[in-house]
Amino acid sequence: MAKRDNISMSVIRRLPRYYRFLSELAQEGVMRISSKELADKMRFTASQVRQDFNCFGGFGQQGYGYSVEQLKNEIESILGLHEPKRAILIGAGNLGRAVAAHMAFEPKGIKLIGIFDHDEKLIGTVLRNVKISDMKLLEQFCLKHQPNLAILCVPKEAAKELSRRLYALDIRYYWNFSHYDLTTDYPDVVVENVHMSDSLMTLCYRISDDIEKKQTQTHLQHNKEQSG
Amino acid sequence: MAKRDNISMSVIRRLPRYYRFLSELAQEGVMRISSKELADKMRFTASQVRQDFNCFGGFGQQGYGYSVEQLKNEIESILGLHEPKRAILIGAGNLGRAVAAHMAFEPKGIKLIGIFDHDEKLIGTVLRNVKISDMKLLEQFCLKHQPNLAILCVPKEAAKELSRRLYALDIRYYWNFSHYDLTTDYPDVVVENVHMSDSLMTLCYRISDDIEKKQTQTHLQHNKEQSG
DNA sequence: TAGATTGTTAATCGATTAACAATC
DNA sequence: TAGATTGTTAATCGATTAACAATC
Repeated sequence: MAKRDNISMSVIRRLPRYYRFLSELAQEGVMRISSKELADKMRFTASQVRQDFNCFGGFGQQGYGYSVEQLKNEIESILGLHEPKRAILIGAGNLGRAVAAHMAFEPKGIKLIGIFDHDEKLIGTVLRNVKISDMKLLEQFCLKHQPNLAILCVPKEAAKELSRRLYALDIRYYWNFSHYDLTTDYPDVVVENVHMSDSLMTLCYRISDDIEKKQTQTHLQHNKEQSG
Repeated sequence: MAKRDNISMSVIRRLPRYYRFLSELAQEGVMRISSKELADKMRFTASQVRQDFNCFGGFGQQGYGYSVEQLKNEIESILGLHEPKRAILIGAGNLGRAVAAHMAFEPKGIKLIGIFDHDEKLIGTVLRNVKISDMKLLEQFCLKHQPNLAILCVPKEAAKELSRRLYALDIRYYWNFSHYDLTTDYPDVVVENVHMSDSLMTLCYRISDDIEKKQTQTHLQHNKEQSG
């Protein structure tokens, strides 16, 4: 691991995918892989694979390829999965509960240390070994436990005020499921958005775009038949 | 709405965001907006805003700007949100239940017509007015109701076999929450992935990258102080 | 050594930004 | 008409792909 220094987001967003494929290969007992083989598997080009890995200094060996295990470990380290991180989750509604119950936090070095909601019915119940606390206790808790990452599973309306509070508590990293745009108000925060609704709309586009294309094709076909 | 024809994914992925901001502006009663104003709000450049809209034919008026309401409607139509779509959801675990309960399907023209799981305890229970069915009835149901979109909320191990069944049932559009890569096995499907784990890893990278940078800065500072 | 495959530089492609004439 | 702002072309920037010498 040598160079590094402003790796582009395009590269970074591919890293988890590499990690996923390499973990699987390692599990299957594959020892070595060439950029070509990996690229074919992942639907990248071999050039891109090599270019990507060389952002961090070459891990490969000419004439041989890459050691699956080593490569996997390198990426794990680049992603900082070993770095311990303390997270709190805000909003224990359907989505928040699913995230809390479902996500593999530990393999990423993340410890979920607190969950907050203002719903009386939820406060005091336990989720993944964490007791859900009253939103009112947010400041008190954060001052004591210093989380560095907040997971936002609240409605858009609540997010603005909430982010103000979290920002004041010096939290700068956010995994944001709400539709509120944190970066416009706080330029120095790092936000990773999971806008499920946007993702679904993109799919909607592709469905209806295909439908339209098919209709156009049918029309062309029809015209052809008429003129032919 | 005139030209169109192979709009790049970069543009398409921005459309839901435009839609979100324009809906909000419309709700606030804003009538018109210039590319500059909208760009500032959304942290784009005015050039990009105009360039994006012109992929679909100009909606604006020189010297005036864009009508918020009209622009919103155009994007709604481009995204195909009015196009009726029938969706089934597979996997009613934590994540599946959250997606079923939480997502605004109707405003996107999507009707959730079926939910499937193999867990005896879940089968027969109702989620968002849809009764959860036994996975065994998948073929029977799909032949009858012809869904065109499947939402996959199953573990990776189950996804491979499941996608084979769905593909055989002529389903070509997928909203995929599993870590299984559908496109490698079925090149002609349209998949929109929501890889929450990948997203969280990206955030991990940015956290640990910042930590490292800070350490380097401290070291430099330290060296400077020593030498100075 | 010969063959394979990397690391890296150069070429290409695509996306974003800047500039400005057209026009409301 | 003058001012504003679009639509569109040209320039720039960044990311991907191709090519190949270095080397295991």
